[in-house]
Order: sequence, then structure tokens, then C-alpha cells
Amino acid sequence: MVRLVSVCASLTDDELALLEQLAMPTHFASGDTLFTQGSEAHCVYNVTAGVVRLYKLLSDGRRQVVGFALPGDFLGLAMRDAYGFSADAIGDVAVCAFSRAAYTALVDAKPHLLKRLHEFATHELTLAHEQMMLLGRRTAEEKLICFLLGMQQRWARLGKPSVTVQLPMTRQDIADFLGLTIETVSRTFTRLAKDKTILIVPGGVRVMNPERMHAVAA
Amino acid sequence: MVRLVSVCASLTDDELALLEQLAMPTHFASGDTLFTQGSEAHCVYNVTAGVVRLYKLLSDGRRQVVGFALPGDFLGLAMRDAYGFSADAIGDVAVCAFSRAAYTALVDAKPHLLKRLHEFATHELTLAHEQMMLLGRRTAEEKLICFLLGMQQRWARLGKPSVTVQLPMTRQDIADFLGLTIETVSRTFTRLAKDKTILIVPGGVRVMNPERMHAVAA
DNA sequence: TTGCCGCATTGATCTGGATCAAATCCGAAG
DNA sequence: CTTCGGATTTGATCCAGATCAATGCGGCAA
Repeated sequence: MVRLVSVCASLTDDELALLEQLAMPTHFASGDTLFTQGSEAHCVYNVTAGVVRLYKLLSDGRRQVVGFALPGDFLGLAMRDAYGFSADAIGDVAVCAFSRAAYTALVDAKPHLLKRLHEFATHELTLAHEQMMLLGRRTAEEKLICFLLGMQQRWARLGKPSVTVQLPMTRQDIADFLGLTIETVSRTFTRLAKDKTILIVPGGVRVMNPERMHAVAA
Repeated sequence: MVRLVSVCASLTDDELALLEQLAMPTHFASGDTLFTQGSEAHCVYNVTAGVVRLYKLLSDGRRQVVGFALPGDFLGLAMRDAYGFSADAIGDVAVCAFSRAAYTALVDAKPHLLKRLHEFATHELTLAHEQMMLLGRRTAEEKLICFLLGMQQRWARLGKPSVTVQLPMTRQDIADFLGLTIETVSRTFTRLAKDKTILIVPGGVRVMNPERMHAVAA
């Protein structure tokens, strides 16, 4: 099993061994659904490879992407009876799944682990607050630049630092994450490329003018 | 000390006694600042009376209110070195403050409490996801209706169920929470009042047509 | 009672991003 | 290689909500 990036860094070897016993390695193909908003929450997941789209739907079909989970990220922490959002695979995805019972037992037995999960949850909350600022108060161009810098930073923390930001999700996913339409996202990309702020490459974007981008994200 | 509403429900009496020793009861007058975004995080707070405005600022002055803390709510959980947002009192506020050291020690010693705090954090995260949906994908009228129903529900859980929703915050606060301007908030209130969906009363709003409001919030 | 002063409301106009409508691109299947 | 279908880009127009600009309305101090 790949060592879990975010949660298990502080565990002892025997705790890690216990965790391995409880983890069910699973993989999903592009577009597969991990779980659906409102369905009974059976499992918690730790992403080990690939990217997962997390989103909420309104009854009339409007969609808000609440996040993209990268390797190391945990899904389903805010578990009650039912999942609060849907999750599906963007490209092939590998996860470690933990049954709710296994998760609960583990958390009760290992305060270390609970503390780590709590830190993870509060970090997620901080990111959610930043996303609220972005959704409520930023312009389309600012939204897109913040998104690109955020993705670059997240890939960098996972050991993939690069001026080329991989964007495996569709333009529609990005639009639904930023509270924009696909047309506005496309036009804004085009404008940033004309500016020489970015260069659009297959599967992503190359950052050409990080100074300007950081100034805008301010 | 008022029994802490949200965090201590599951504590034993001796744990509660320990908590009381560590809590520093403090109060703030209207407009006072509890803490500022970016300043060193010294304390965690549990609100015992009044309402606290939580917000982030952009360098050019744009503001996003990320939440309103009511009695029972915890502030500063997502504590790193520095607070991630500012907090100030709307009307008079009473809190129990815990120093960072006291908080950390308590959490390490009492897994019960940590579990409770973690549940609180994941609930906050769920609310944050709902707020993202609202900010990114809802119209001005939907935003306002969801806000009113949300406040009504929160007051109800605190034992103050009423068709009259208390709104101690200003129109500007509401606008900055919903990602709108003060003018749009004011006009939308007026329109809902003309509809007989609500009745505007001093310090709040009376819900006149809950069916329609719940249908819109869907 | 009067005069502020900070909210809040209302009106007129503007505009960023949405919507409607074609192209164009591009990878996978045949 | 060609064809097809979804993703993306681009263009024209529209409109919800922003912006600009008064005006109204208490509460409170002198």
C-alpha cells in the first residue's frame, strides 16, 4: 500500500499496520462515481492516485464543485448518515476505502489519528473560507488566476512542482468550481494567454508570468 | 459559567469542572474586535451570548463575511500560527476564552472532547460547502431566502424558535455574507415584503410564507 | 426641539458575466 | 484515413446585479 500522504505521517509502525489491515484498496475508472450526495455514507476514502471531483447539485441541475481531491486527500470526513456531496473520478483513480465501522473504531482507539484527521478537517475549513471569498468577491479573471496558483501549489506539495499546472478536469468542472459559465472560463483563459500571463498546453497551463498572477491573487 | 452548548454536551462532570477552570469568561461591546485575520492566534473562543461577525478582507477592502457565530459556536478552531479571519462583536457579546496552551493540553488529555470538536469542525465544513453552493450558483432572491431560513433554523436549535427571525447584523454584513451589494439586499427585502413572503420588522424579519421560502431554498 | 450621522431605501444607469448560437478542435472508433 | 461526438472556442446579444446618486428615517446629543 502506498503510504497515506496526509493522515498517517505521524503514526507509529504498528498503527500503520493496523490501518493497512482495515484499508480496502479500490480503483475507479474515469467518470465512475465514488458516492452520491444524499446516499448512505458507508465509507471514508483516502485518495492514493488520480483526481476526484466533489460537487453538490440543486434540484434544477445547477452544480457547484466544492473541491478537487488529489492524492493524499480524505473524502467523507463530514460524515453523518448521508454524504453531503457527490464524488466521481476524473481519469483513473485509486483510493483506500475504510468502512464506517472500521473508521469509527480506529478513531476511537487512536487519538493520534483523530488529532491528525481534525487538523486535516480544520485545514479544509480554512480552504473553504478562502473559496467563499473567491466566490463572493472576486472577478472572473481573479478567480481563474487563484485557481491556477492554488492547483500549482497543491501539486507542488505533493512533490510535483512545475511551471506547468496539470488540469485533468474539464472547463465545465472549472466553471462550476469558480461559480462561472464555461464560456467565461474559456474566454478568460484565452485572454490570459494573449497577455502572455499563461500558455495553454494540452492537459494544462504553463505559468508564464507568476509575478503578475501573484499580484492579482494578492 | 453557562454550560457550553455545543461542545460539552458529552463531557463528564469532572471534565466539565476542568474546563471551567481553564475558561476565561470575557465580554465585548458592540463593534469590539475579538481577533484580526493574520494576527497571532492566542485564544480559542466559545460564544456564550450575542452574535459575532467573522470575515476576511482583500487588500483593496473587499470583504467576505464567512459566518455569523451564535451562542454555542466555537471560534478559532482552524488555528495555525495566525487567525484565518477577523471576528468582531455585533451588539454585546460574552465568550469563554481558552489560551492556546490550555486548549492544546485539554485536547491532548481528553479524546472525548477532541471527538466533539472534530464533529463540530466537520459540521462547519458541511455548512461551508452549502455556502459555496449559495455563493456560486444561487440568485440574489434565493441567497436571501436561504439566509433567512438558515438563521431561523439556527435560532430554533438554540431554543428560540420563532416566525420572527432576529437579524442583529447590518444590511452591509448580510450583503458581504451573500456576495451581494447592500442595495441588492435592500431591494430584495423590499420585493419579498411586497410579495407578502416576509414582513420587515425592527431588528429582523417575520416569515409570512414559509412554504414558498422552503420551495425556493429547495 | 433641532441637527447630525449612520444606516437603509429607492431610482437611474451601466456592465461583467450570462445566455444564445455557431464554428472549430480533437481523440477514439471503425 | 475518415467519421463522429463531446469539449472548447469564439461571436452577438441580453440582463441580473453593480454602480452612481439622492433621499428617507430614526436615535441620540446638545
